[in-house]
Amino acid sequence: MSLPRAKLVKNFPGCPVEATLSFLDGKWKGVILFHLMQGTLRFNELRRKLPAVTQRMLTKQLRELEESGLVSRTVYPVVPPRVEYKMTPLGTTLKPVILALAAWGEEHVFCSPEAASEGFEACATALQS
Amino acid sequence: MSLPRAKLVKNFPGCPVEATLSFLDGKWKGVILFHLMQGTLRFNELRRKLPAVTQRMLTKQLRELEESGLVSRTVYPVVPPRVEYKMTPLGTTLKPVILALAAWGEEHVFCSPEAASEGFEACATALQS
DNA sequence: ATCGACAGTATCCTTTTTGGTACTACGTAC
DNA sequence: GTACGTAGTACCAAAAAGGATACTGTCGAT
Repeated sequence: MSLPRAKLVKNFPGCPVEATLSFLDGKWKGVILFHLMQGTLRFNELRRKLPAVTQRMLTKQLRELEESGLVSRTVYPVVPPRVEYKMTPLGTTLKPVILALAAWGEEHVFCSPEAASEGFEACATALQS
Repeated sequence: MSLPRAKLVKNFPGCPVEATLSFLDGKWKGVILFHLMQGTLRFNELRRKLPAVTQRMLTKQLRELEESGLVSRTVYPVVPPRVEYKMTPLGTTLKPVILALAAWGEEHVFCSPEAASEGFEACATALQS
């Protein structure tokens, strides 16, 4: 049973915790969802909010979120391209979970000053709500 | 309280959501915490609760949980060995988070029986609400 | 004529994570 | 004297995840 985590839910009998985590698994999904929780965003808007993620990674994470039904992707056939990412109704049901995660992080996780001065504050500032 | 600061400084992407997720990252941490939430467990008790995890993986995940301060490991110098795993005070502060994860999983994640019997492929599906 | 914004792909490479199997030591029970 | 339960290690291989860089095409502005 060497399958990616996202497909392994059956391996956790009676454990919905891992089931939920499998939807959030991926280096940037948590932040992405947090930002989308606050409103629809275009691809590059999201990119600017996550300066450390590469284009390739952002695309990949978004596609996975789309595939799992948490985020919708709407392409407007215009030039230049316009693509909007938005939480689906299912995605919004995750809000309490994300808020719980954020609350715990804020209370128990401390960010070193070095990390903050190295360009990560863009993520941190958007997290107030 | 022992703060997992060293680890955080290295891995903290700058977002409290991701920060919290980084503590839960690892294929089995969610389930492990879920079980330990219900009480202290010995190594092999935990193993029996997670039939699919190998000894090596279980050890590894437990050591990581210990290192991040969520779980404590107590060795009793007896023969045969007796090692007890237990949530730390910091670990118990995660309870609301774990419960939120569990609640969402129970409400939105389903595993189709056919897929389950065929193997483990893609049996996790989220239902639109 | 060239540049940048837009939303990505394609290709290659490195790192991290996970899995499989075998092995340890000690004591007790059969 | 052989197996079982305890709590792990050590070693090797496979798989998955993540990163770096370069490239696409159209348009509007400079």
